[in-house]
Amino acid sequence: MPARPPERRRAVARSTDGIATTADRILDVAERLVQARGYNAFSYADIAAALRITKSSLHYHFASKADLGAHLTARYAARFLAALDDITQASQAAPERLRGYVALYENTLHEDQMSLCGMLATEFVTLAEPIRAELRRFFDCQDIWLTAVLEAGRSQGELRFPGAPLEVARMLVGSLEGVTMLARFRGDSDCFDNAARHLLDSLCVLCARDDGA
Amino acid sequence: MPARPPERRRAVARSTDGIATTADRILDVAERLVQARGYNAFSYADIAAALRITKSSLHYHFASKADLGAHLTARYAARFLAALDDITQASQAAPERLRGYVALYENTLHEDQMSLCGMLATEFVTLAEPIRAELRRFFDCQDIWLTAVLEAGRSQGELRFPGAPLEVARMLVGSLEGVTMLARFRGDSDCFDNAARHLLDSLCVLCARDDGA
DNA sequence: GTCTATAGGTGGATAGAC
DNA sequence: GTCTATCCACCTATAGAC
Repeated sequence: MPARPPERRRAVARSTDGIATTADRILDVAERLVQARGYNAFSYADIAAALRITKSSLHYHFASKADLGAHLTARYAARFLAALDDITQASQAAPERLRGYVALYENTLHEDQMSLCGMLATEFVTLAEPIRAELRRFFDCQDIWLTAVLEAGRSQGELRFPGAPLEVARMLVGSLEGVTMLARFRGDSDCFDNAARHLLDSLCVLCARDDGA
Repeated sequence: MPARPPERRRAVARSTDGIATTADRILDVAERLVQARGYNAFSYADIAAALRITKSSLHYHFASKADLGAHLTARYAARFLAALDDITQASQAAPERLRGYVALYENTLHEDQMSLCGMLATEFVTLAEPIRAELRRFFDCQDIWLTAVLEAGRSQGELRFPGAPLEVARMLVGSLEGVTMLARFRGDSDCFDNAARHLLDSLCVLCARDDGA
């Protein structure tokens, strides 16, 4: 595999390095390509070139591009859910858990990449059904996890917001996806940080909510 | 052109119907295709089929796909900016202007479509430079208009938020793009309405900001 | 302005040898 | 598991007739 940076610690890391199977290495490359260019803008040829094998060999591991896409999404979702578990373990307070959640998005902002599932959701209309199904599961899980955090936080008095926790959860997911996408577009990760801070501050009881002006 | 619905009144309408040039009709079709499937997932063949002319004829009007994309983006941006002007004329109060702004996004949510520039920003890495340039101009204008509205609203005491207006403006743009995208993915425009309401309520002084539960 | 015809390239995918 | 060779559909784009 062409020299990859020393794999800086990521909250949502890729396959455990060192003893990765070929299938995993294929998914690693595909993941980067999809996060940068989108599912419709990468090809088997791109992966083959990166791994220095032939396109035919790829078909041995993943019969079709849709098959590859579905596995890719499932692996990403599993990793993401594991990271959510880590957050749940690591912190009790809702505001801290939300900050951990935001950090997962921030970590995708490297080298022209954006969130995998945000990218795929944008291309949703063009995707094969197996990929769509994995995507739905991913976002359903986000809803569930965030809703629980928001609900607990509000009843603990740590968070303050009107309306149903599910609505706020979906607002957060959508907002973070969009803000990540635009921060990449602008090439300015500060603008992600600022936006995320504003979003969280509007929910947290103890955070600064006074006017600047 | 294949029978299109009676062109319901849109805040950001397409070319004035009835006496549309061929170039405009091409852009109309391309616009719908890009908003539904993305720039990388539509072809000259799609447009040709929809307009029942040949692919070659398209090249007479737009030499290349990148050329078409740039014109498309510029036309969309011009229309969007005109709509912003309308909002400025129609309402003085910042909260109402913001609601008008949100409505522009909501209006794109028809038939599997999302915001044109949101879609293109997602595909940014793969776009030709002329299209990129138009995109940057579009989002720069959003920043300017929103920043002015936010700044005025805060100094009038209608809005309350901490930090720089530009930061909040960018948070709003990103959030609305993302929320639009996910509402389309979920096929549920209510989830756009709810999210947008939460976003605006967190800025407005007079809006409900008390806890439910 | 629109057409036919065609070029040159790339897409995903398969058969079959090693 | 990986290769070579090949298929066919589709892509953007051009030349030149009408």
